[in-house]
Amino acid sequence: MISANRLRSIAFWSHDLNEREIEQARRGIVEKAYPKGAFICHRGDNFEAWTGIVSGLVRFCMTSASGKTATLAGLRTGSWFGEGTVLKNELRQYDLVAVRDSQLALMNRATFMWLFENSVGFNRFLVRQLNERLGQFIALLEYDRTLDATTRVARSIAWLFNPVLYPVAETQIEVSQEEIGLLSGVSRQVANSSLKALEAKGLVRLEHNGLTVLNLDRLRNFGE
DNA sequence: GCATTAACAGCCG
DNA sequence: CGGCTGTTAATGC
Repeated sequence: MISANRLRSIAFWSHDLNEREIEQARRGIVEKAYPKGAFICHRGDNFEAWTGIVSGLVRFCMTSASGKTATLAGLRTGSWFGEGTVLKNELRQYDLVAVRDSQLALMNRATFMWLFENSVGFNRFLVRQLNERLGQFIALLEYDRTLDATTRVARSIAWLFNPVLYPVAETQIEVSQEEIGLLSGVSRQVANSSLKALEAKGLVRLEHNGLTVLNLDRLRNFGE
């Protein structure tokens, strides 16, 4: 269980909830720390919590039978995920790995379902989020075949600043070039040269263990 | 050719 | 010192 204030600060969707709904939500959430490299869940797990990232960075990926992993998305502080699995009450279809030390908020399924049945504000949030994710995965379809490394890096960064998924007017993120590589599906060296190419075009500013987005629109549409 | 791994020096916190 | 960055060399698809 967490306090109402804590809920407000870690879950932007709670701003659309009424008093009674906030009370239910905060009682159904616990926080848990995951060290760098830890699996939050594996494909096939019955991990039934709806999950929010309080701090850290999580990679959402799939591992093929041959052992190769494909990153589907990077999830940063402020994102909530797993609603598809919780709604359908099924096993996880993917792996979740903490890219670095991360603090997560776990909402139990009963609480999630109560909000789903009772809260208009919560449902509005869910529809918006599902719709945005759908766009994200449709965009992934062209990814592997048609996009060069720099374009993939550009779009991976753009997703980390998606205004619907992360409704905070923030332009800076603490992330190493190695982590960008993991999220983009390229090596650290390629991530490095791609990032420098994006910096030369004035789309981002590189910092030590971090970067600032200077032009989100051009990043999102990079390569078109 | 392009991307990846390996390796290393330099830099930053 | 430990982790991150910028580069180069060797290797693989």
